[in-house]
Amino acid sequence: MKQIFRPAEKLNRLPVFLMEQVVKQYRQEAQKALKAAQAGISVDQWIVLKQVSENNGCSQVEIAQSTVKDAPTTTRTIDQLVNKELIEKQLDPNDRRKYMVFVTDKGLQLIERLLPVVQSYRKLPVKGFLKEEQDTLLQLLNRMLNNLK
Amino acid sequence: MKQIFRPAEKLNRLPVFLMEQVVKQYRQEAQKALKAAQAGISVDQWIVLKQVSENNGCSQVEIAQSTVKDAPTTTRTIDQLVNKELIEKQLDPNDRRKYMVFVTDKGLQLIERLLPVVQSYRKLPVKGFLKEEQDTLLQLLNRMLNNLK
DNA sequence: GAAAATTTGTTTCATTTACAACTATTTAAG
DNA sequence: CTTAAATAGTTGTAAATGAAACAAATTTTC
Repeated sequence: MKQIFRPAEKLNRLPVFLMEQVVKQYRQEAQKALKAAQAGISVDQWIVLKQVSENNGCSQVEIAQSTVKDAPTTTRTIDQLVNKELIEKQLDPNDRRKYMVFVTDKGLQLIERLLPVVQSYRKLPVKGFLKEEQDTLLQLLNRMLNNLK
Repeated sequence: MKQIFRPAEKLNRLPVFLMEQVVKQYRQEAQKALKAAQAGISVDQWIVLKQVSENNGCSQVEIAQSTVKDAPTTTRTIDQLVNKELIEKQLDPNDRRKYMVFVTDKGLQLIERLLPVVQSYRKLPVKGFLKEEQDTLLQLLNRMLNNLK
Protein backbone atom coordinates (compact mmCIF):
# COMPACT_ATOMS: atom_id res chain seq x y z
CA MET A 1 0.00 0.00 0.00
CA LYS A 2 1.24 3.44 -0.87
CA GLN A 3 2.36 5.66 1.96
CA ILE A 4 -0.07 8.47 2.64
CA PHE A 5 1.72 11.68 3.43
CA ARG A 6 0.00 13.64 6.14
CA PRO A 7 1.39 17.10 6.58
CA ALA A 8 1.24 18.29 10.15
CA GLU A 9 -0.61 21.46 9.38
CA LYS A 10 -0.76 22.64 12.94
CA LEU A 11 2.91 22.11 13.58
CA ASN A 12 3.84 23.83 10.34
CA ARG A 13 2.10 26.94 11.59
CA LEU A 14 4.51 27.12 14.52
CA PRO A 15 7.45 29.36 13.68
CA VAL A 16 9.82 27.64 16.08
CA PHE A 17 9.00 24.26 14.60
CA LEU A 18 9.95 25.50 11.15
CA MET A 19 13.03 27.17 12.54
CA GLU A 20 14.26 23.91 14.00
CA GLN A 21 14.10 22.39 10.55
CA VAL A 22 15.85 25.31 8.92
CA VAL A 23 18.64 25.20 11.49
CA LYS A 24 19.05 21.46 11.13
CA GLN A 25 19.12 21.52 7.33
CA TYR A 26 21.44 24.50 7.30
CA ARG A 27 23.90 22.87 9.66
CA GLN A 28 23.94 19.76 7.52
CA GLU A 29 24.67 21.77 4.40
CA ALA A 30 27.32 23.79 6.17
CA GLN A 31 29.01 20.71 7.59
CA LYS A 32 28.92 19.05 4.20
CA ALA A 33 30.52 22.09 2.57
CA LEU A 34 33.28 22.21 5.18
CA LYS A 35 33.94 18.51 4.75
CA ALA A 36 34.05 18.84 0.97
CA ALA A 37 36.64 21.59 1.39
CA GLN A 38 38.60 19.28 3.71
CA ALA A 39 38.39 21.95 6.36
CA GLY A 40 39.05 19.51 9.20
CA ILE A 41 36.85 21.51 11.56
CA SER A 42 33.17 21.64 12.48
CA VAL A 43 30.77 24.53 12.03
CA ASP A 44 31.01 25.46 15.71
CA GLN A 45 34.78 25.29 15.59
CA TRP A 46 34.75 27.61 12.59
CA ILE A 47 32.64 30.15 14.45
CA VAL A 48 35.00 30.18 17.42
CA LEU A 49 38.09 30.27 15.23
CA LYS A 50 36.73 33.27 13.35
CA GLN A 51 35.74 35.07 16.54
CA VAL A 52 39.21 34.54 17.98
CA SER A 53 40.81 35.92 14.85
CA GLU A 54 38.63 39.02 15.05
CA ASN A 55 39.31 39.55 18.75
CA ASN A 56 42.85 38.33 19.06
CA GLY A 57 43.93 37.89 22.66
CA CYS A 58 40.41 37.88 24.08
CA SER A 59 39.36 35.68 26.99
CA GLN A 60 37.22 32.56 26.80
CA VAL A 61 34.34 34.34 28.48
CA GLU A 62 34.33 36.91 25.72
CA ILE A 63 34.29 34.16 23.11
CA ALA A 64 31.45 32.44 24.90
CA GLN A 65 29.46 35.68 24.93
CA SER A 66 30.02 36.55 21.31
CA THR A 67 29.21 33.06 20.09
CA VAL A 68 26.33 32.64 22.56
CA LYS A 69 27.56 29.31 23.88
CA ASP A 70 27.97 28.29 27.49
CA ALA A 71 31.31 28.01 29.26
CA PRO A 72 31.84 24.23 29.05
CA THR A 73 31.07 24.14 25.34
CA THR A 74 33.45 27.00 24.75
CA THR A 75 36.19 25.32 26.76
CA ARG A 76 35.90 22.15 24.71
CA THR A 77 35.70 23.88 21.37
CA ILE A 78 38.78 25.90 22.20
CA ASP A 79 40.56 22.73 23.28
CA GLN A 80 39.81 21.16 19.94
CA LEU A 81 41.13 24.16 18.07
CA VAL A 82 44.26 24.22 20.24
CA ASN A 83 44.83 20.53 19.49
CA LYS A 84 44.62 21.36 15.80
CA GLU A 85 47.12 24.16 16.38
CA LEU A 86 44.75 26.71 14.92
CA ILE A 87 44.72 28.83 18.08
CA GLU A 88 46.85 29.17 21.20
CA LYS A 89 46.10 29.90 24.85
CA GLN A 90 48.28 32.04 27.05
CA LEU A 91 47.75 32.93 30.70
CA ASP A 92 46.87 36.56 31.23
CA PRO A 93 49.69 37.95 33.41
CA ASN A 94 47.32 40.54 34.89
CA ASP A 95 44.67 38.03 35.88
CA ARG A 96 45.75 34.47 36.26
CA ARG A 97 42.22 33.15 36.09
CA LYS A 98 42.07 34.17 32.48
CA TYR A 99 43.54 32.88 29.29
CA MET A 100 44.24 35.11 26.36
CA VAL A 101 43.42 33.27 23.14
CA PHE A 102 45.31 33.92 19.94
CA VAL A 103 44.94 32.68 16.41
CA THR A 104 48.02 30.99 14.92
CA ASP A 105 49.44 31.38 11.45
CA LYS A 106 48.02 28.02 10.58
CA GLY A 107 44.65 29.25 11.82
CA LEU A 108 44.83 32.38 9.73
CA GLN A 109 45.72 30.39 6.66
CA LEU A 110 42.78 28.08 7.24
CA ILE A 111 40.44 31.04 7.67
CA GLU A 112 41.63 32.54 4.43
CA ARG A 113 41.12 29.27 2.61
CA LEU A 114 37.67 28.59 4.08
CA LEU A 115 36.23 32.09 3.92
CA PRO A 116 34.76 31.71 0.43
CA VAL A 117 33.28 28.33 1.39
CA VAL A 118 31.59 29.79 4.44
CA GLN A 119 30.34 32.86 2.61
CA SER A 120 28.90 30.57 0.01
CA TYR A 121 26.85 28.33 2.29
CA ARG A 122 25.67 31.27 4.33
CA LYS A 123 23.92 32.67 1.29
CA LEU A 124 22.05 29.43 0.72
CA PRO A 125 19.03 29.81 3.03
CA VAL A 126 18.25 33.37 1.97
CA LYS A 127 18.65 32.79 -1.73
CA GLY A 128 16.23 34.98 -3.64
CA PHE A 129 15.51 37.20 -0.65
CA LEU A 130 15.29 40.91 -1.26
CA LYS A 131 17.39 43.07 1.01
CA GLU A 132 14.27 44.36 2.72
CA GLU A 133 13.01 40.82 3.22
CA GLN A 134 16.23 39.91 4.96
CA ASP A 135 15.86 42.97 7.15
CA THR A 136 12.28 42.06 7.98
CA LEU A 137 13.40 38.55 8.90
CA LEU A 138 16.16 39.80 11.17
CA GLN A 139 13.79 42.24 12.80
CA LEU A 140 11.19 39.57 13.50
CA LEU A 141 13.81 37.16 14.84
CA ASN A 142 15.21 39.81 17.15
CA ARG A 143 11.75 40.54 18.46
CA MET A 144 11.20 36.85 19.14
CA LEU A 145 14.50 36.69 20.97
CA ASN A 146 13.55 39.66 23.11
CA ASN A 147 10.23 38.05 23.93
CA LEU A 148 12.06 35.01 25.23
CA LYS A 149 14.69 36.72 27.36
CA MET B 1 38.03 45.08 35.69
CA LYS B 2 34.55 45.21 34.36
CA GLN B 3 33.66 42.82 31.57
CA ILE B 4 33.28 44.60 28.28
CA PHE B 5 30.38 43.21 26.31
CA ARG B 6 31.18 42.92 22.63
CA PRO B 7 28.20 42.06 20.50
CA ALA B 8 29.10 39.91 17.52
CA GLU B 9 27.59 42.23 14.97
CA LYS B 10 28.36 40.06 12.01
CA LEU B 11 26.94 36.91 13.55
CA ASN B 12 23.82 38.75 14.63
CA ARG B 13 23.14 39.57 10.99
CA LEU B 14 22.93 35.85 10.21
CA PRO B 15 19.33 34.67 10.36
CA VAL B 16 20.25 31.08 11.19
CA PHE B 17 22.46 32.22 14.05
CA LEU B 18 19.55 34.13 15.57
CA MET B 19 17.24 31.23 14.93
CA GLU B 20 19.48 28.87 16.88
CA GLN B 21 19.17 31.17 19.86
CA VAL B 22 15.42 31.49 19.51
CA VAL B 23 15.01 27.73 19.31
CA LYS B 24 17.26 27.14 22.29
CA GLN B 25 15.57 29.76 24.46
CA TYR B 26 12.15 28.58 23.42
CA ARG B 27 12.91 24.96 24.25
CA GLN B 28 14.18 25.99 27.65
CA GLU B 29 11.03 27.95 28.38
CA ALA B 30 8.85 25.13 27.11
CA GLN B 31 10.70 22.53 29.15
CA LYS B 32 10.46 24.73 32.23
CA ALA B 33 6.73 25.16 31.75
CA LEU B 34 6.21 21.42 31.37
CA LYS B 35 8.26 20.75 34.44
CA ALA B 36 6.36 23.33 36.45
CA ALA B 37 3.13 21.60 35.44
CA GLN B 38 4.67 18.28 36.53
CA ALA B 39 4.05 16.95 33.05
CA GLY B 40 6.62 14.19 33.39
CA ILE B 41 7.46 14.39 29.68
CA SER B 42 9.80 16.37 27.46
CA VAL B 43 8.89 18.78 24.70
CA ASP B 44 9.66 16.20 22.04
CA GLN B 45 7.62 13.58 23.84
CA TRP B 46 4.71 16.00 23.95
CA ILE B 47 4.89 16.54 20.21
CA VAL B 48 4.82 12.81 19.50
CA LEU B 49 2.09 12.15 22.04
CA LYS B 50 -0.09 14.82 20.47
CA GLN B 51 0.54 13.55 16.97
CA VAL B 52 -0.38 10.03 18.00
CA SER B 53 -3.61 11.24 19.56
CA GLU B 54 -4.52 13.08 16.36
CA ASN B 55 -3.68 10.08 14.16
CA ASN B 56 -4.64 7.20 16.38
CA GLY B 57 -3.37 3.88 15.07
CA CYS B 58 -0.79 5.40 12.75
CA SER B 59 2.60 3.84 12.10
CA GLN B 60 5.93 5.05 13.39
CA VAL B 61 6.96 6.18 9.94
CA GLU B 62 3.95 8.44 9.79
CA ILE B 63 4.84 9.91 13.17
CA ALA B 64 8.42 10.44 12.06
CA GLN B 65 7.20 12.27 8.96
CA SER B 66 4.71 14.50 10.71
CA THR B 67 7.12 15.44 13.46
CA VAL B 68 10.09 15.73 11.06
CA LYS B 69 12.35 13.52 13.13
CA ASP B 70 14.43 10.63 11.93
CA ALA B 71 13.59 7.01 12.55
CA PRO B 72 15.89 6.28 15.50
CA THR B 73 14.73 9.35 17.38
CA THR B 74 11.12 8.42 16.77
CA THR B 75 11.70 4.86 17.96
CA ARG B 76 13.20 6.13 21.18
CA THR B 77 10.59 8.77 21.86
CA ILE B 78 7.83 6.24 21.32
CA ASP B 79 9.58 3.82 23.66
CA GLN B 80 9.67 6.47 26.35
CA LEU B 81 5.98 7.22 25.94
CA VAL B 82 5.15 3.51 26.02
CA ASN B 83 7.14 3.14 29.23
CA LYS B 84 5.09 5.95 30.72
CA GLU B 85 1.94 4.16 29.57
CA LEU B 86 0.80 7.19 27.60
CA ILE B 87 0.69 5.31 24.30
CA GLU B 88 0.60 1.66 23.19
CA LYS B 89 2.08 -0.23 20.28
CA GLN B 90 0.28 -3.02 18.51
CA LEU B 91 1.49 -5.06 15.56
CA ASP B 92 -0.40 -4.31 12.38
CA PRO B 93 -2.06 -7.61 11.38
CA ASN B 94 -1.98 -6.62 7.71
CA ASP B 95 1.71 -5.78 7.70
CA ARG B 96 3.82 -7.27 10.39
CA ARG B 97 6.67 -4.85 9.83
CA LYS B 98 4.48 -2.09 11.16
CA TYR B 99 3.26 -1.10 14.54
CA MET B 100 0.02 0.75 15.02
CA VAL B 101 0.42 3.30 17.76
CA PHE B 102 -2.48 4.27 20.00
CA VAL B 103 -2.92 6.82 22.72
CA THR B 104 -4.06 5.45 26.09
CA ASP B 105 -6.64 6.90 28.45
CA LYS B 106 -3.82 8.06 30.64
CA GLY B 107 -2.30 9.73 27.61
CA LEU B 108 -5.51 11.48 26.73
CA GLN B 109 -5.92 12.74 30.27
CA LEU B 110 -2.39 14.09 30.25
CA ILE B 111 -3.00 15.84 26.93
CA GLU B 112 -6.11 17.47 28.27
CA ARG B 113 -4.29 18.65 31.36
CA LEU B 114 -1.26 19.97 29.48
CA LEU B 115 -2.98 21.57 26.53
CA PRO B 116 -3.39 24.99 28.17
CA VAL B 117 0.23 24.89 29.32
CA VAL B 118 1.46 24.17 25.80
CA GLN B 119 -0.80 26.75 24.19
CA SER B 120 0.54 29.25 26.65
CA TYR B 121 4.24 28.78 26.00
CA ARG B 122 3.69 28.61 22.27
CA LYS B 123 2.41 32.17 22.31
CA LEU B 124 5.50 33.41 24.07
CA PRO B 125 7.93 33.98 21.17
CA VAL B 126 5.39 35.78 18.98
CA LYS B 127 3.99 38.00 21.69
CA GLY B 128 2.98 41.34 20.24
CA PHE B 129 3.11 40.07 16.65
CA LEU B 130 0.36 41.19 14.32
CA LYS B 131 -1.38 38.45 12.42
CA GLU B 132 0.22 39.62 9.20
CA GLU B 133 3.63 39.67 10.81
CA GLN B 134 3.19 36.05 11.82
CA ASP B 135 2.18 35.22 8.27
CA THR B 136 5.20 37.03 6.90
CA LEU B 137 7.43 35.12 9.29
CA LEU B 138 5.96 31.77 8.28
CA GLN B 139 6.29 32.63 4.63
CA LEU B 140 9.94 33.63 4.98
CA LEU B 141 10.72 30.50 6.99
CA ASN B 142 9.08 28.28 4.43
CA ARG B 143 11.08 29.92 1.68
CA MET B 144 14.29 29.30 3.61
CA LEU B 145 13.32 25.70 4.08
CA ASN B 146 12.68 25.29 0.39
CA ASN B 147 16.05 26.84 -0.39
CA LEU B 148 17.70 24.22 1.75
CA LYS B 149 15.93 21.14 0.46
C1' DG C 1 7.45 -18.57 -7.65
C1' DA C 2 12.34 -17.15 -6.60
C1' DA C 3 15.56 -13.30 -6.30
C1' DA C 4 16.15 -8.49 -5.76
C1' DA C 5 14.76 -4.28 -3.95
C1' DT C 6 12.11 -1.66 -0.69
C1' DT C 7 9.99 -0.62 3.64
C1' DT C 8 9.68 -0.67 8.74
C1' DG C 9 11.69 -0.51 12.80
C1' DT C 10 15.73 -1.28 16.04
C1' DT C 11 20.43 -1.12 17.72
C1' DT C 12 25.08 0.51 18.07
C1' DC C 13 28.46 4.01 18.12
C1' DA C 14 30.51 8.47 18.16
C1' DT C 15 29.38 13.40 19.00
C1' DT C 16 27.15 17.03 21.11
C1' DT C 17 24.91 19.24 24.81
C1' DA C 18 23.22 21.05 29.15
C1' DC C 19 23.62 21.06 33.95
C1' DA C 20 25.94 20.80 38.11
C1' DA C 21 29.90 20.46 40.84
C1' DC C 22 34.47 21.75 41.26
C1' DT C 23 39.30 24.42 41.50
C1' DA C 24 41.79 28.55 41.31
C1' DT C 25 42.08 33.40 41.40
C1' DT C 26 40.53 37.97 42.20
C1' DT C 27 37.54 41.49 44.25
C1' DA C 28 34.61 43.27 47.89
C1' DA C 29 33.04 43.76 52.80
C1' DG C 30 33.48 44.20 57.44
C1' DC D 1 43.73 41.62 57.16
C1' DT D 2 40.60 38.15 56.78
C1' DT D 3 36.51 36.28 55.31
C1' DA D 4 32.83 36.22 51.86
C1' DA D 5 31.42 36.72 47.24
C1' DA D 6 32.19 36.83 42.47
C1' DT D 7 34.66 35.47 38.27
C1' DA D 8 37.29 32.29 34.92
C1' DG D 9 37.76 28.08 33.50
C1' DT D 10 37.50 22.80 33.81
C1' DT D 11 35.54 18.29 34.51
C1' DG D 12 31.97 14.70 35.07
C1' DT D 13 27.72 12.89 33.92
C1' DA D 14 23.50 11.96 31.91
C1' DA D 15 20.63 12.69 27.95
C1' DA D 16 19.79 13.64 23.07
C1' DT D 17 21.20 13.25 18.27
C1' DG D 18 22.56 11.48 13.68
C1' DA D 19 24.72 8.16 10.82
C1' DA D 20 25.27 3.68 9.67
C1' DA D 21 24.54 -1.07 10.03
C1' DC D 22 21.22 -4.37 10.91
C1' DA D 23 16.96 -7.79 11.01
C1' DA D 24 12.43 -8.77 9.58
C1' DA D 25 8.64 -8.41 6.54
C1' DT D 26 6.72 -7.06 2.24
C1' DT D 27 6.57 -5.75 -2.59
C1' DT D 28 8.42 -5.82 -7.17
C1' DT D 29 10.55 -7.86 -11.03
C1' DC D 30 11.63 -11.23 -14.06
